[in-house]
Amino acid sequence: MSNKAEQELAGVFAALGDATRLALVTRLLAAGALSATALAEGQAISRQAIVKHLQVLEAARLVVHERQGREVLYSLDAQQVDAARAFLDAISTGWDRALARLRTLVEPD
Amino acid sequence: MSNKAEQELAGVFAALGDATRLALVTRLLAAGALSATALAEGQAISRQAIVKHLQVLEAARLVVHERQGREVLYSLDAQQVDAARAFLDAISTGWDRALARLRTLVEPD
DNA sequence: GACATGTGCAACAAAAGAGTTGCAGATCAT
DNA sequence: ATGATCTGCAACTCTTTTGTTGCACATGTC
Repeated sequence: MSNKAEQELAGVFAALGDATRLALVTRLLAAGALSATALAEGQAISRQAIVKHLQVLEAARLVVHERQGREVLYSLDAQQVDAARAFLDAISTGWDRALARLRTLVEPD
Repeated sequence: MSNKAEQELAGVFAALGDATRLALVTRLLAAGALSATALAEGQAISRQAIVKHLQVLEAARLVVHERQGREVLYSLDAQQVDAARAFLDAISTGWDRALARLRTLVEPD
C-alpha cells in the first residue's frame, strides 16, 4: 500500500473516530442533506463546533457541501467509505490465514 | 444505536485513524504476532511510542497481547473489526438495508 | 553471579483537537 | 430599506495525543 493511500485511509478512519462525527454521519445518512444550523439545532454543542466537524468529514471526503441560497447543505459521499471497507475486509478475510499461520507456529508438525 | 456502542465504534475508528497504527495493524496481520521491540526495529519512532500505539489499539480491542517468556507478543483481534465493517456497510448500502442488517446482528433469528 | 535483552513506569515537551465566543458579511422576505 | 437568518472568519482556552528520555525491573544465557 502506497504511503499516500495509507495516509488518506487513516484520514478517513480518523474522521469517523469521533462520536459526534459518527452521529453526524448517521443523521446525514438518514436525512439526506442538512445545513450546519439544522444539524446544530437541539444539540449540546455550538453550530461552529458542528461546522468544524463537517469540515473534518469533508477533508476526508466523506461529506460534500452544496450552496443553496443562503444555506449550505451537507450530504454524505460514500466514495471513500469503500476504501475503508476494503481495508477492513482485508483484515477480516486475512484473519483466517493469520490464525492458520499462528497455529503452525504454536503447533508445529 | 446505543450511545455506548456508538462510543465504542468511534474508539475503533479512532484507533485506526493514524497512519502509524494502520501500519502496525497491517504488519501484525502479515506476521501474526510480534513484540513491541520487534515492531520498533528499523522504525523512525521509539519503542515506547510503538507501545503506546499498541495500547491504543488494545483499548479499542483491535489487538491482544500475550506474555511469552520475557517477551510480550501482540496480535490482531478481528472481533471489533466486524462492527466497524457493519457500520461502513450501512453507509454504502443505504440506511434501510443497514438497519435490517444490524437487527439481524443484534437479534439473531 | 554477571550480562544482555526485553519490558514497564513516569515525567516532560510539543502539537493537534474540540469547543467557545464575538462579530462581520450574505441572503431572503416584507 | 429593515429585520431575521444563516454562514464565515478569527482569537482564545482547555484537553488529549504523540513522542521523547531516563531509569528500574524482569527474564533468559553464559
